[in-house]
Amino acid sequence: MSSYHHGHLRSTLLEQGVELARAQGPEGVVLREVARRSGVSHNAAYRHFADRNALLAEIAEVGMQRLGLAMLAEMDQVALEPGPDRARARLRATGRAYVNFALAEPGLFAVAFASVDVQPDSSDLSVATQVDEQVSPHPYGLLGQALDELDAVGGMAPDRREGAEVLCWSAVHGYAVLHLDGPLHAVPEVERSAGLESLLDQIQRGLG
Amino acid sequence: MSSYHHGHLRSTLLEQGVELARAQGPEGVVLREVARRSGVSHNAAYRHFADRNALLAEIAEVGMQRLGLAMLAEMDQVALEPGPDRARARLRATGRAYVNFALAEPGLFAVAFASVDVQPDSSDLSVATQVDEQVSPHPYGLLGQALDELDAVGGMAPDRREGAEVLCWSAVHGYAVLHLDGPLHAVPEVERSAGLESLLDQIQRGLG
DNA sequence: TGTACATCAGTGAACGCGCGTTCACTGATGTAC
DNA sequence: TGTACATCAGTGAACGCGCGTTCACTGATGTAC
Repeated sequence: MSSYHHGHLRSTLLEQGVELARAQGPEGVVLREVARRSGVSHNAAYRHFADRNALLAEIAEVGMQRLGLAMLAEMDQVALEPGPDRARARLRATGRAYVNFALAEPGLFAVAFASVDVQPDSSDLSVATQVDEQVSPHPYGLLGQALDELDAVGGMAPDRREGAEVLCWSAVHGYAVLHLDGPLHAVPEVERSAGLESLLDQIQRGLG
Repeated sequence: MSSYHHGHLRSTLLEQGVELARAQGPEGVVLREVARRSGVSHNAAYRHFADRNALLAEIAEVGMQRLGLAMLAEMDQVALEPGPDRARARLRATGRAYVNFALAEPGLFAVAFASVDVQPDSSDLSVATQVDEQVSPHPYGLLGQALDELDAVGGMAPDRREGAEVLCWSAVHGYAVLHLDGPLHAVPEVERSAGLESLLDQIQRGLG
């Protein structure tokens, strides 16, 4: 056992925290268990995170990053020529990826949106963000980008650009949440995907 | 103290549970506290509810009922002549009331949507539902009704009637949740209401 | 090159917490005769 | 009308749980001289 001076304990703790979040959601992120899985005594974590909330907040950030990456990947899947069709397809891609991510990674998604109320004493956090791999696209930013593209090619009514993020986001977020936790959690996947495409249609008509 | 044979302990417990839910959400519904507030020892509750989850499930039902009543009240506010305008206004009313209820009663809203996973041993539940005041409108039913009206007066594309509930519901639910828990919780009320009306516009365009 | 020492990153024991649930009980109520 | 008794609706004590957090500590590391 090279238990002393682990060397990368911080990142290990974060990793294990992420795994716990993936498997069991916010409740599952138990400080003692994170330490256990990292092969370290339960209070070693306090060397690296102020408290449980601070760890949770960083896990949330990882969740957001992964969500952003999933959206980006789906957007990049679109192979159409530049123009309204392409812009529309890329906007749809953001929404589709969002919902699919939520359903594929319910625990991480829940942590990402569980408002943790971090105190802004977080010089910690900003460091972590820097250290992380190259700038990763925030979901909200990607949505804005997709909407900008659509607007630029005349794919939407120009006076509807403002606030469009929130409208799209609400629809897609609600759809995800209702199927995740909520009353629609038993809807079979086929119907769910079909419903999702209808939802994306509706959003498009709402904008156009 | 006529502590023995309370006579209406069950309904008192439920009431207190609802109050706790309103004030503190699902976490706040602590069996021992419910009993305390009902002036009864903490295990008396087990005479009336199988366990904490069973109580929570009934509180959720009360939450749904109140949500339905709020929607109904807002719908009945619409004083227009029968026709497409009235149907549209009544549909908007369901959405507006939904979001406003969620923000006015966050705790109860959260409990109502926290899937409690009740075992279906619930002869209990069905009784409770009967005992309750006159048949109260379920939110989903009201939404369906509003959509039917709109469809009947030609206010929407007929091939979009199917599945329209889920589309409207998602948008409005997402809007509520993002402002409740989520990243938009700091948005000031004025903006929130304005955004809500935009959202309702968008839904309408999506259907029409 | 060696050494003294500050600092850092771990350890293990302990505390306090309040909960949900179960147990064996007891007092009140209603009913059959 | 009285009485015996089953049933019901409470009581109080106890259990087990695992957590987050704090405390005083110790071994490893790096650096100044």
